[in-house]
Amino acid sequence: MSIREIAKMTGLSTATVSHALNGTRRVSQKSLELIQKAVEETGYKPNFAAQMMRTNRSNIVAIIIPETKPNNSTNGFFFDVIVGARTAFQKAGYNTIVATYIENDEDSRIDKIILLKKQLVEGILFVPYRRELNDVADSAIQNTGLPIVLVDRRIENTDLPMVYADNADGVCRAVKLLASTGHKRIAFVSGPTTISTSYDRYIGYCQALKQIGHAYDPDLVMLVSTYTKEIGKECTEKLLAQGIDAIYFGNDVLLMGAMEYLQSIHVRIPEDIAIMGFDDYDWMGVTTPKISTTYQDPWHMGEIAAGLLLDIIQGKEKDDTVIRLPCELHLRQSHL
Amino acid sequence: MSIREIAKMTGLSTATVSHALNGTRRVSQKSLELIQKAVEETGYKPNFAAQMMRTNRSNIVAIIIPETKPNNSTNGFFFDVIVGARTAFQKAGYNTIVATYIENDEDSRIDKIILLKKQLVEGILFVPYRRELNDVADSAIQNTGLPIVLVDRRIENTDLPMVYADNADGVCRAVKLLASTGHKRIAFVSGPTTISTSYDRYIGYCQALKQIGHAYDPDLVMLVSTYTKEIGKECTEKLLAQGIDAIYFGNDVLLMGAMEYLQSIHVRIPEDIAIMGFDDYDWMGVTTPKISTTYQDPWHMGEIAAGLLLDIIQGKEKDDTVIRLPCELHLRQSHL
DNA sequence: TTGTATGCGTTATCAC
DNA sequence: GTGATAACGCATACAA
Repeated sequence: MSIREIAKMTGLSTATVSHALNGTRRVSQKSLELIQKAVEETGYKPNFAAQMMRTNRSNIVAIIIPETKPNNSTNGFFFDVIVGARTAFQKAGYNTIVATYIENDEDSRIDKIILLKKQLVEGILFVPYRRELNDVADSAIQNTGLPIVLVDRRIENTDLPMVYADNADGVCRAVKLLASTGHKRIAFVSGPTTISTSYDRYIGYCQALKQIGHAYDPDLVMLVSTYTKEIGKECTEKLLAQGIDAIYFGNDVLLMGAMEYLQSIHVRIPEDIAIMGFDDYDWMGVTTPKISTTYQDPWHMGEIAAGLLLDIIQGKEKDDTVIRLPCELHLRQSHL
Repeated sequence: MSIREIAKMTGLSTATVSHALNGTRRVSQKSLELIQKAVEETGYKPNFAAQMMRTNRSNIVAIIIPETKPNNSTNGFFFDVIVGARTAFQKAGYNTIVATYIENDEDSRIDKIILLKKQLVEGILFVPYRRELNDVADSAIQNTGLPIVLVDRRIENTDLPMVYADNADGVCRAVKLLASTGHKRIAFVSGPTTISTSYDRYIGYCQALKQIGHAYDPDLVMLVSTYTKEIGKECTEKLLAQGIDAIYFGNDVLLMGAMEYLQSIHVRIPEDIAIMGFDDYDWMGVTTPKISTTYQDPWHMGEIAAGLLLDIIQGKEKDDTVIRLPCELHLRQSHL
């Protein structure tokens, strides 16, 4: 069921049919109707592969994100990024392919993503793993030669365009707030500094300490690479021994573990230990007390990043644009 | 940078190069090395569109799911389904395209998903909207002529293959449990019966009542079509006037709204009102009290569905297979 | 307003 | 073990 058959059926040429279908040159009303009828009857669908080969365009972009274990809120965060991006792409007539890689898993390395190698996509939205340029990111970036926009997580020492939240400022303001409500020994529990978001949150914590005149105490800082409740509990256990009165959590699962633990040993929040987190999920309003956090908008981030990628694909924007989105403080009760 | 150039460089024919690259017929060691070197030097990548046109195969499948507002746990659920499916597809050498549609939004109807019309994908994993066969699903299903497997939500009166959780049984057992711990007036708050999962949960509730000899009271049932905390609160407010002592929630956001409200008016859980929910999220262990739920495994569901689709694509499985996955009860404190 | 003819890059058939 | 070449379905330059 090719364009040729439609041509034969209508007694027209393939050129006329093609033009009629794509609206790329004038076609008489009569021919148009003939063609439409034939298409209707045969259920003809243009062959995507042929079109793509001929035009060298696919109208497809890819978004590559890390995947975590099931039931992890990080997945929900990235889903919202995807949906925000996808919405923007669809408005521009682009389709989106979602690919995921497993953090820390060599077997799921980016360069295995076959589609990218095959010139199927016209551009890539990429959430990298490490802050430093490493081989995984390298291969994805250099082997494709495609327009790329980094999302959520930065890579240092590159000219790649990127869109990310101002994690440092968001945490800095939160920690200063904890200090302003009278807390003297503020601990920090978060992810590894190899990931830019975790790194920036750590930097924000340090900046805040400096600005409020607190000394930096390494015993109050725990940077872990696995986000489980159990780890959150263990960190909290150790920190309690340090005589702290507040903890800032750079990850919400660690925060959950801490809350569960504190509740189990009847340490009151925020009276005994104040708590703040990052990101904002519905459940943070259901706990006792409700949790105060630093918020970033994943949907918006995806949308902005998609727009930037589209602009770069279409040559409308420089390919080293950096967009830093502000964070908001969502204040409830746990920080008081 | 085509296969022809590699042929020219090596002094071989395109046939030999193609076969060497695909391992589809014996090639001398010498030629092989020559070709590998040329590929290395030129950075040659096979053209996906050309391959696809020639072979009529893309090794791509699509998964179509509904998207909800940002920060909704439903998104996290479907993400896990995606990841489970994607993992299975990747193992089989297939790539996955993720497409989303907005529930209730005419503008995002399935038939707008261009990729499906263009014979890009070889099969579709589909989470439909309504229980009844309607035009949206219709167009997606009938227009493509592709192998399709329904996931999570059923469509009635079709022979389509599907994979879904036994929502009815999961809820039935939960409600009977609530009765067994002494609750006499058990209310039910969930989604609209137009969606199969909500419908089945409702059926499960009704079955349980019958089995335990409770009368069905329409005043104790609230089926809403919007999942917000506010709605959850409103439902709870009305139900409290009915003198209930337990509520089963078919949706976790509604449950959150209820908990927030009950806490705010100092109604104790579970002493005054027992509560159970559906799905299991980490935060359900952090609230006071911890929440008991009916659990389904989204990752597993995606994996099973992907396997079924692959089997159907490869003709190894009948195209009307139905797989119903059991639910588990995750018991904590809110149901006591 | 329409038609003819070419080539995109690959695979696969047939012949050697 | 290898090569020449047709064909996949489309868009488009050129011609009428």
